[in-house]
Amino acid sequence: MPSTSKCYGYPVESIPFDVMDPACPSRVVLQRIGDKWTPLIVQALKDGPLRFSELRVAVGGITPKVLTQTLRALERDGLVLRKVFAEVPVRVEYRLTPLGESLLDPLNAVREWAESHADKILAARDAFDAATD
Amino acid sequence: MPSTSKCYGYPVESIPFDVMDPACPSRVVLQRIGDKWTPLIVQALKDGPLRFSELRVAVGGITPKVLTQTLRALERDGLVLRKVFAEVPVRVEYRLTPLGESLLDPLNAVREWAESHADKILAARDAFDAATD
DNA sequence: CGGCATCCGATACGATACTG
DNA sequence: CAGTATCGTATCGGATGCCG
Repeated sequence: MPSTSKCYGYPVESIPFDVMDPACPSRVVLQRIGDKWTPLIVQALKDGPLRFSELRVAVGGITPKVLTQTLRALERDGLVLRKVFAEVPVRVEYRLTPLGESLLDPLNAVREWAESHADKILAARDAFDAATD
Repeated sequence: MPSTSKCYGYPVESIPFDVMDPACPSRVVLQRIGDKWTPLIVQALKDGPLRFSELRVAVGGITPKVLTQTLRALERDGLVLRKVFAEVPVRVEYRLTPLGESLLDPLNAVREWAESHADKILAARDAFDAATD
């Protein structure tokens, strides 16, 4: 616990993590949930467990390799639970853990912002590009 | 406006953008605000304009090159306004646009989640790694 | 002070093919 | 069905040095 980091300098009552601190673990957390596929996968699981192939369809455009990679990472971080059913053929279900469900609201806020402001961003981009040719 | 994309198939009243659609522009928006530095820069500007060197300090660990890159991208997308003062030495201020300010709340939700759940994620990670050695 | 130019390494992501 | 293996690319980000 280096005293150089704000993340470890606060009493337990206050928030001990600070994303503005380069050494703070909350930064890596922020980048995990901010990667290309994590938000989409988590939100695809919001209504209950899905199978691997169902996830592939729900999250448009993802390849099996990347889906596996991201699911493994989410499992490792305790956001997703992987359950294998010994049937023939084998069935595998992915569901959100309570921790993963707690991420749903923040993610929804960002997703809704993205969907409702995408047009303005696109317009700003066009205007900027037109002004800098 | 290709009819193959859900993003353009809805009437104006409903949300025309869907992040689950691979062809939807809201995806690129989601990835911009989810990159490594954008959330930190936007939140660093929440209390008012900052100069380039002030931003460098506020956002710990960022290099000048990447700070410039990210600020240009934010400016292009209409989230940040860049203002140059013709003084000696020159002063440059960056401030959030109204569009950028509207991003503050969603981003705060995610940041707070990251800061308040980072310990659980770290613990889950350790447990997972210990179980898979 | 506020950048830009250049080089470079890591890695995230994708395409394709194959397997228990 | 639910992945794995292999390969290739592209983008991101870091280090360093220079400039108006």
